[in-house]
Amino acid sequence: MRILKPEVAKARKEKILRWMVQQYVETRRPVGSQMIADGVLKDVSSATIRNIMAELEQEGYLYQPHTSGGRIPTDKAYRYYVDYLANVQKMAAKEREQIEKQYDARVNEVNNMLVQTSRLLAMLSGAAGFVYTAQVNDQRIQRLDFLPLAPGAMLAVLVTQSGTVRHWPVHMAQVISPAKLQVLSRFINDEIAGHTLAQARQILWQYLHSGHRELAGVADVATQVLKDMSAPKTGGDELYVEGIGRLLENTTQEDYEDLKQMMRVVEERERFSSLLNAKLAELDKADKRMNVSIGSENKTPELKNLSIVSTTCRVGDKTVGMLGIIGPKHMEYTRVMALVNYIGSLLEASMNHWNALPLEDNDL
Amino acid sequence: MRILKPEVAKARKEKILRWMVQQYVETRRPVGSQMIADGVLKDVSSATIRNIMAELEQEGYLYQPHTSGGRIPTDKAYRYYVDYLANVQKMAAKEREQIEKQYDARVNEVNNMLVQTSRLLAMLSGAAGFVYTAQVNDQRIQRLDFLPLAPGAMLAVLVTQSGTVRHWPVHMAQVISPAKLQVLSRFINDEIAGHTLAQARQILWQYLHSGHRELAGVADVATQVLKDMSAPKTGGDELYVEGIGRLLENTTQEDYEDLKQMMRVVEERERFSSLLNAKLAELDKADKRMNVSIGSENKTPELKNLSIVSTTCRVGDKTVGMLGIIGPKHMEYTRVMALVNYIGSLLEASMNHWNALPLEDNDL
DNA sequence: ATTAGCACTCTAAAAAGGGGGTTGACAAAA
DNA sequence: TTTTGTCAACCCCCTTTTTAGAGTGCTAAT
Repeated sequence: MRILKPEVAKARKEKILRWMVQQYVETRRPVGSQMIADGVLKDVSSATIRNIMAELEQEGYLYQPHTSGGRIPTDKAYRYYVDYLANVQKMAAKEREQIEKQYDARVNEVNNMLVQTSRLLAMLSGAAGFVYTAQVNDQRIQRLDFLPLAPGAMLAVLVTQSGTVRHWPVHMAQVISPAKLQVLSRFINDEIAGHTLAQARQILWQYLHSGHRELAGVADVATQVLKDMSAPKTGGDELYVEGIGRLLENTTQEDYEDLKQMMRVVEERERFSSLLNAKLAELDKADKRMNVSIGSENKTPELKNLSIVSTTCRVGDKTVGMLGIIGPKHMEYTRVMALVNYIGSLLEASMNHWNALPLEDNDL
Repeated sequence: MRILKPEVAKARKEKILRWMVQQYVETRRPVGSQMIADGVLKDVSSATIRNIMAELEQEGYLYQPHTSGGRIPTDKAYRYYVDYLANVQKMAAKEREQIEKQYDARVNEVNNMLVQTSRLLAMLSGAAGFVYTAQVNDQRIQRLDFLPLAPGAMLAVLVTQSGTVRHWPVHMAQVISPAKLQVLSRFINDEIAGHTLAQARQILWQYLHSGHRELAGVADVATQVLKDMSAPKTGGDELYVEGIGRLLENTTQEDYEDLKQMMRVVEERERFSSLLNAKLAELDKADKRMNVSIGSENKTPELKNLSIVSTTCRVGDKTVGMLGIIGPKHMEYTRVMALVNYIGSLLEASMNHWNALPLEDNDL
């Protein structure tokens, strides 16, 4: 009678679990003991493996959809896989280079970096890619300018230090002279650059109420601007989701219902936004960057068959957004995690690049 | 033997065709003679109807997927239905009001009118909604301004007369002083407002080469701007598609393949863009507004099971864009056409509103 | 021109039949 | 104590068969 060392037994168990996850992700069919015996544990019989599988089932890592017909990894198994079994895949230098090239091309070629990043994520992962920018309220302002459009209308253009550009029309009852606009613009950019939008509102408000000399002539306009700045549309978050179609490509009809569910969640922007926002806050608090939410780990029940792989994005000391992919629970986690991580670092670098060349006083 | 007047015979034929289209759209099942006899032509026997159906099939309006099992309208039938049989549905005042309210709310609440319009289209039609803006090159400019960002970088902001806002970063080797920027900005807005981007390029170029006095100090910056203005990213078209998920809601698994195909087309933005652009040019040339492309009428073979209902959008005398929905061939054309038409008019009004308050010289 | 009737066709859904792979159990072997 | 061989039982999935139903074309009668 052999006595098996506990470590050896555990290692074998993990080997089986790892292989089952990978196998299931690949084939999308329940995995049976025979298959394991043939595939990865050739020195052990299927009966032994059955015993181990029974244990794993007991512990909640596997379940059988039907009485006889192989077993399927549970969410707990995926979690264990992601946490302990998936050796972090480093991207091949060649692959990195390719991505980098494509990233540069996309971001330079077209104006909206964030949309392009989501598309790239989608393309390379085969799932849907998203980029979420947090409340602009909390981001540092780089500039806020006003362009005259019509006697009673102007266009406010806000640039944050992460390079995000927002613009919104401002309508006023009376005529605004461009001269006034310039005074206001200069004042604002002198006083509030580097502060967050929320802070800027306060500063502006204080100056207004203390009857600041420079602001005297433009008090009416400033008031209106202040009002518009408080509106949710101005300071709100933004969400880009691209490549939902890709999901259809890589799924069979079995996933039809899951997909429907996902679409429902994703297309209800507010819902998905607030979900991401919560996740963002959570990660930020724990000072973590990457996150994988597997199936039922998502609070939203509609996502119980989907997983989200995401990473945060920081500019300076602020977490300004989040990006990642959302796809079927049975995805190639190792590959996708490496991908999200890498593209995240590229985006972050891009955003920080804006920041790297701060305006000097004497430039103004 | 009764002799049937030809008009009566034709009317009956049309009645059958109309009913078949409606019935098929509703049930998605082949329509049989019995069904018609029971449903809409109670005073005639099924045999008679069979004869008429045979004729319609001969003429290419119907076809049988299998030898026995009812008939299905062909694209030709849909076309005939849309052109002659679908009495243009007027939207109920109540419905109009509701849409208008929602439209106002959406457009005011958030910054991007075009995205919101696509979403509204998608929501109300149950299919995917799109808004396409033609080449900005061909649109009249309202303003072009430059905001200083960093010593060697600025943000160009372009506003067209339809209210479209484009912005792109301009990088330069040397430092740009805000003073220079202002000179350039003033010059540009004095000289090129009201012209198209293409014209503006020419004007600026001419001034540059004739050594215009005012431009002397900013020639370097102007050259760079000119270069950037020619880049495709600046003058290109733009496409928003929203609500692809809605399509899944309203389709069964039978349409799975069609949907996949559609997604492929729509997600290849360039492809769909050029398709819409061609359609736009065609409509503009024929001085038409609305268009319905049914199934195989689309040049793209992947769209053979889909229809596009679209309408153009004009600002002043220029056709600046297009909006509509794309969905399964078997859609409620009457309802959708009315919808697209109405939302189109709202969007057009919104865009023209920008235009309605032109800048007076003395305002500047 | 229209209709009733009939034979025929074809599909979609239900029923029936294997085959293959899996499981649990147990006893024997290591 | 752990592993293994073996076997009956299970259940899914695939294929085939059957059945019911609906629709058609044709023809003769009206």
